[in-house]
Amino acid sequence: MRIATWNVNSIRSRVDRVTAFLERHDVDVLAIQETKCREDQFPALELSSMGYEYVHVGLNQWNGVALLSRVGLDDVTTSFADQPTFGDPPVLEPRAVGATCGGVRVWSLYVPNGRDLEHEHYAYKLEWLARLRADAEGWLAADPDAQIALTGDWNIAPQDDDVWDMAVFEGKTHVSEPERAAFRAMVDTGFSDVVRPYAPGPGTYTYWDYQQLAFPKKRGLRIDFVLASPALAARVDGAFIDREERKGKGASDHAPVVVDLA
DNA sequence: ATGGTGGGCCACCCA
Repeated sequence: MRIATWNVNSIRSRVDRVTAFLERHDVDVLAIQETKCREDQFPALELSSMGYEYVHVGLNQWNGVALLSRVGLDDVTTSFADQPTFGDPPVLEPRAVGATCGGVRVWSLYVPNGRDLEHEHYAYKLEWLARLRADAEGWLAADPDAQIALTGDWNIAPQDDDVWDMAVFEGKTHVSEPERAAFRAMVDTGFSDVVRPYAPGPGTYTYWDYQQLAFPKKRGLRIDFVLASPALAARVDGAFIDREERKGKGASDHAPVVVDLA
């Protein structure tokens, strides 16, 4: 079974790339982030005609997450417990969707960006990660053998090697100690990064800014991850970042991350 | 190629 995660930066503008990616890599389950559309705007026909079931949560042009699966899509959850809200009035943003696909509990997660260290969005990000971790700890406590994949755009570069130049990120989000501590806490809870062993750094990234020719200049960040519970991690027998997908006209600024299960 | 972001959508926000 093959699972992938991809921040597509608008599913409507990227649907042809998504269908081509699914075919090219024979993907069974795809977690999508930043669909940037309402549920009624989701390109359902293109994807379902390929044999994928789907669930999408989207309120407007912001955020939006989805799961596509051709190995079943059961027990759908469109948020996690105590998922924080943002804004005034408070909105439960569409940033998390979970479903059981072929015996694996897969989550598509779009962690808040944080914007700046002083911004309320940054406090929101840390709270969001803390509540996710607490909920995920409960899932493992309830069933230590559960196969759980926490996939998505984490908007955290856990290690210095995960950014092209640490000096550029001094005082910025994505590399701050509280964010890295939140990521480590997920790992300490039992969810390990199953891609890094197959795609080691330095210089291995999943995101490159559209600006300043960042991609050809190899100026990227590793911020998209698949974190697996112990039982799932034991099944992983391969993983890669599809850097080719960042090339050419009409690319997302993120590359897909793919994990193979025995 | 001597440039230099792109997606939402229509006045800017977000990444």
